[in-house]
Amino acid sequence: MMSLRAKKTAKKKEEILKSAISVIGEKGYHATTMEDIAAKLLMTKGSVYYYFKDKQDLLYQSYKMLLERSLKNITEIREEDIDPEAKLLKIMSSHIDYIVTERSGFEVGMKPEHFFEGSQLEIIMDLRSRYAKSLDEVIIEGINEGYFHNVDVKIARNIILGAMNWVIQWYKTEGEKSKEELSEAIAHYLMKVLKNND
Amino acid sequence: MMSLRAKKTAKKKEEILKSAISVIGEKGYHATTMEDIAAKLLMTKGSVYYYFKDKQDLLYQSYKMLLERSLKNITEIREEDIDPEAKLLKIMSSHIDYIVTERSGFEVGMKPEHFFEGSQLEIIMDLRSRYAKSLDEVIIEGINEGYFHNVDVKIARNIILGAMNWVIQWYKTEGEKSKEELSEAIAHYLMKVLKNND
Amino acid sequence: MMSLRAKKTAKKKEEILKSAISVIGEKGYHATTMEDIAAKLLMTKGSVYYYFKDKQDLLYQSYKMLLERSLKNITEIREEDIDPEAKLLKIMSSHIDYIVTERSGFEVGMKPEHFFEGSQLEIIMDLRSRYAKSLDEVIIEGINEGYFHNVDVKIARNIILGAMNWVIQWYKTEGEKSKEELSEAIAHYLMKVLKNND
Amino acid sequence: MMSLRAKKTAKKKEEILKSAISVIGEKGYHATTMEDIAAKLLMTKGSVYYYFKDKQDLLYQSYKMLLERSLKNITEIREEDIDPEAKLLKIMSSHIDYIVTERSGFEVGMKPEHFFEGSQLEIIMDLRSRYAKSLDEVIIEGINEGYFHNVDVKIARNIILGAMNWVIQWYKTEGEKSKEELSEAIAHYLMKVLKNND
DNA sequence: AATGAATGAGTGTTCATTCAT
DNA sequence: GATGAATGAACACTCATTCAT
Repeated sequence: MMSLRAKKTAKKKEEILKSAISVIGEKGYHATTMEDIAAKLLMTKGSVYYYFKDKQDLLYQSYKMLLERSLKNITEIREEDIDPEAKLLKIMSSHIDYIVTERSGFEVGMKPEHFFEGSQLEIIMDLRSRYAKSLDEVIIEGINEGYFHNVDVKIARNIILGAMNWVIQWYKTEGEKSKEELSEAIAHYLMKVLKNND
Repeated sequence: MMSLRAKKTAKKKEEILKSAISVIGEKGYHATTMEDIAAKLLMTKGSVYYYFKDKQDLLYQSYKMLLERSLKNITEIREEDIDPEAKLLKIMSSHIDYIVTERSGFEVGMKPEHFFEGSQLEIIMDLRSRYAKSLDEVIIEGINEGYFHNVDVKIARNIILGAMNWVIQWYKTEGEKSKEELSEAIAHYLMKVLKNND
Repeated sequence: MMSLRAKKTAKKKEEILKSAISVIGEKGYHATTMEDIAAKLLMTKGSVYYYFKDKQDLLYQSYKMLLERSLKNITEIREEDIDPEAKLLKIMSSHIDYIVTERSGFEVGMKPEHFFEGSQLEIIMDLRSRYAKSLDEVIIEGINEGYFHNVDVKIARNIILGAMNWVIQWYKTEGEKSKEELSEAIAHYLMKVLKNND
Repeated sequence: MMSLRAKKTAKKKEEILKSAISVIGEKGYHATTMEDIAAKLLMTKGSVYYYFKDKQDLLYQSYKMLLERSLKNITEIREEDIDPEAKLLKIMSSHIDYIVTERSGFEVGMKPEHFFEGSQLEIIMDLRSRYAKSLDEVIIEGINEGYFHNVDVKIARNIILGAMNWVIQWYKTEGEKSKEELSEAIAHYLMKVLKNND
């Protein structure tokens, strides 16, 4: 079991990772300084180095945590006892919700090869494909159970991902629609990609 | 009329802008050095400064050129004597084609406010909204002429844009599908967002 | 009260300011590099930036310190219980002494508007006029108490300042006269400007 | 005799020197760019290099011309058939007049060794001492002919030079006194240094 | 664990200088 | 003679990283 000390350390690490995700998501990796990340937690950058080897390590662990959470989230939804369409709706809602709430647009997501290499890159790519695979499986279940039409799953999935990740670009907090309404509306239209026949 | 010299200068400027678009699109603004941009053209960075005030100016003019080209492209397509659906298909094709060919994913596109301010930001935002408006108008024409269903234009347009801009993320050159096949397939599915009724 | 750490920092800052005054005074602002200033203290320029925002800030604080010291010096002399003529002599002596010892000829002094702006310029100009005013008051006291003739104070003061600041130009360390003899001689002649009638 | 071409060249050279004197006098040597000097004459900096080897050469010839003019001026005044006191007055007037009109404060004058070396430095120093000597001789004549008191000539001369060169620092164009009044007033007080006995 | 201080590699930018036309 | 263009050396400044305390 984890000692009290270890727990405290783990908690601190997580705090830092959250701060990092938020600042890097907002300003971009290169535009974010260690100072920025530390300052947000009222720490000095020296302290951050106690918990993380270097900036790149911080990025890696941040992004990894982000992906793991998404994966956990999608897994939990998939375990729920609802039909594939409802599942997909929930998945999309929470995905959009996260993006809009955190205002986070990870450039890392666009070109992971530019930020990671070796085993780091492998792990990241693995998490991403597991997320993609999960999404795909929900879609396939939907097709098999007659909820969705027989689409090219890869293309459909990427249309859905692209459309969702783009939301940060155009969603305005002061807009006419609430987060929930927006999610619902987007989900509604994206569903069409899957549902109707030609 | 432009003198020979002026023409040469304009040409050089454009070369630099293209180089900048390509490198910045590939590596991101902050990760790109003036050296990178110059080296690609076998120039020294000093020379780049002969044509552009500073790095930010180069980014601004690069992105502006990119947007103006897109705008010109969409305008030309709209003038063609084909139905709205065919227009939209063409627009999507050339958009995806550009992204895939140039492998360009401008982070600038995600958060323009982080890169520009004042009149620069205004001009950029204006170009962007003109592009968006053009897209919207094609969609509206399609609706009015019975090609598309009566959708929320803003949401539909953003789903289309998001899905297209995301392509860079997953398109592999060595993939099974050619650029053309891919464009066509994506366009096909996106069309469903507009065409199918509930 | 100041902590030990804060004291140390303040001390370091002062060291840097002194180094800066000396090098800038010797070589001029533009000809002085941050390296020069740092090297003199066996530091790296990076360290200097830890204490000062930028080169201009360093210049400002240096010059401000210089002026504040002069002001403190003149104020202290004015508080002494000696007659105006003796005061003026002391003021001139220490002024010349400083210039000759530090070999400092601040170009900044010639055209402050070229180096400062806004509130910085205001503060600098304020310190300068307070020094000038102090000098003027000593002269006026001297006039009122019958030591000096009724001269145009502003002109007299500026003749004195000009003559003193010029010393750096012609004083040679190896010269026949010692610093003290020189100060005395100059003071003697400058006094004539104030003392004798036409 | 000079060919027409040579004359034209000489004229252009002089124009450039005047421009250089003016800009360098105003902004300082290091803060002045070749561009600044050329722009003032609607030239390009490339052209300046046709007439002058490099920036340092331009500075040297500029300063030399300045000194030669001063020397010519003082020589002409000395040749006039007026008494030493009148000569000195005229010399001071034209000196102050030049400084105030051109708003020129040559830092070069403060530390010539920082800007010149070798034979250049020698020539500059020679011109300066000839000017100083001329001034001295006027003072000595004045002493011999009973106009001035028996002062330490070197000190007196430097007080006069310092006071005059300082004028640029405090003379305001909008001030109460005209240039002429000012010169006269300063000359009046400086004369006291020479005239009054102890 | 935390931090103030120091460092140095890297990058944007300026500008004197050169040169082909 | 003049100039547009190109160059490279120098310099201000930033920031990830280290380390003594």
